[in-house]
Amino acid sequence: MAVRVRMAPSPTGLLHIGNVRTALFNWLYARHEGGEFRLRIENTDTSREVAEAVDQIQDSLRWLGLDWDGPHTFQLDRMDDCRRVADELLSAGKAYEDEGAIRFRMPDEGATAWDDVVRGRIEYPNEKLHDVVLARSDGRPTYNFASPLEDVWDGITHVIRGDDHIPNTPGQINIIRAIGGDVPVYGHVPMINGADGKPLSKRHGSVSVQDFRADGYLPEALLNFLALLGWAPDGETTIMSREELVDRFSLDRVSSSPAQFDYQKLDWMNGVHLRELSPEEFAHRLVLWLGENGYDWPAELVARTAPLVQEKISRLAEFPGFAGFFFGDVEPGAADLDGGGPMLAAADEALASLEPFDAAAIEAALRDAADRLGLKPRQAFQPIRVAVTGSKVSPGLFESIELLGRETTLSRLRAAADAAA
RNA sequence: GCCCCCAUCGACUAGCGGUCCAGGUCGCGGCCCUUUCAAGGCUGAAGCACGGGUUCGAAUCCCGUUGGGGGCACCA
Repeated sequence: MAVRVRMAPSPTGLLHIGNVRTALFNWLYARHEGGEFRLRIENTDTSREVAEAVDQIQDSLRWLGLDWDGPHTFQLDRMDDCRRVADELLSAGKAYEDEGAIRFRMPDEGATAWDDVVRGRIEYPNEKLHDVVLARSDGRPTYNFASPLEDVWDGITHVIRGDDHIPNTPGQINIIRAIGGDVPVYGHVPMINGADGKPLSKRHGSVSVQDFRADGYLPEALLNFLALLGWAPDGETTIMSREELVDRFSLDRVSSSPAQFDYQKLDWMNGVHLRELSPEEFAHRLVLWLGENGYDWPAELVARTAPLVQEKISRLAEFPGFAGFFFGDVEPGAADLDGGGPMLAAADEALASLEPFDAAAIEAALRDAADRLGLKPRQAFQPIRVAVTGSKVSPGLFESIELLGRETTLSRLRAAADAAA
């Protein structure tokens, strides 16, 4: 039987990174098996629904590249079907009315068990099972009724979800059996915690996909990182492309213990993926990010400056801080220029009529000037860097000066020399 | 309180009875490279929660303890 899995978020807000990890495992499994990945919006709780949430969730999934098969569906659209089944269970004596609601009659002897693909066999004594509400007194089905029903109707073969659903599972299995449906394979993946071991939340850092996107993370890096939270192909491999992930993924290697989200490791991994991009692709990503985040910088100049920072940043959001001096005026701190006056003047002189005005020639000219002043490269170049880039930390000086051009460089050098005097 | 789940370096993990005085990656320390910052190379410290079993042999299997987490809604 062909594999069919689903992601079933409730439209109550932005897509949480923990849900993305669960969605990723579903998606990886589907793609690995050549099956289908469906998107179902579980909106039976109309009171908590947020209007833009459905669009935001889809937008986030698209950005991540987690494509779903077929149109997305809404749980509430099958409200009438659920109601009909509830009535059938009622007349069959498998459910009963309780203050206007309909409750399912759970078996009270024996146990309900299943072989969880990630945790192994899990068993619940039936006497502990509560008679879950199938339909509210206003007629709307509850999640615990609609969800298993839809899994059956949609032909879902594997339900991969967060382990907070483990306690719901025995009830759902009994409901599926009561309607004569095929019980899917269940796999419960652990939640993701913050550094303190508590569930990941805002106070730990970014949590929604939108947050990570705005912070300048690459979707492929985020996916790579998330995949390794609770899953590993072996003990060695860490950097994997989307294709490798699909190729190597298997559910039986998903860990059953919870993992902590390590932002530092994510940063490192993002840097690795950033550096693996071709210069053209890196520039392209920068242009997109800058556009999304309110920077109106010319794409052509971004593309020319991008190679100078590609090895130096780990997130796209660091670009403005590193390369902003190419796009606007600088204000060097006078203290950082301290003692650099003579070298500034020497640099001015060395570059004024230098030909050709390229990085190699600039470097040779400036080294020569430094030698004549008896300065070590470190001492000599730092005031120039501050004058030209406005910062003590910058991309390569000579390449930066070449890109900036003679005119801008000289005027910044002179302004700084005046300030240092 | 009741039910369920989890437990290898600070973090993510490999390990599915001997090849492990436990390997990889992040982070941390040191060295090298170097015009700053990175990147890169080399290198160091750091772990099988505890107690019982089973076995010739246990990080690996069983039981218990402790510690974490989740659930017990006419939420999902």
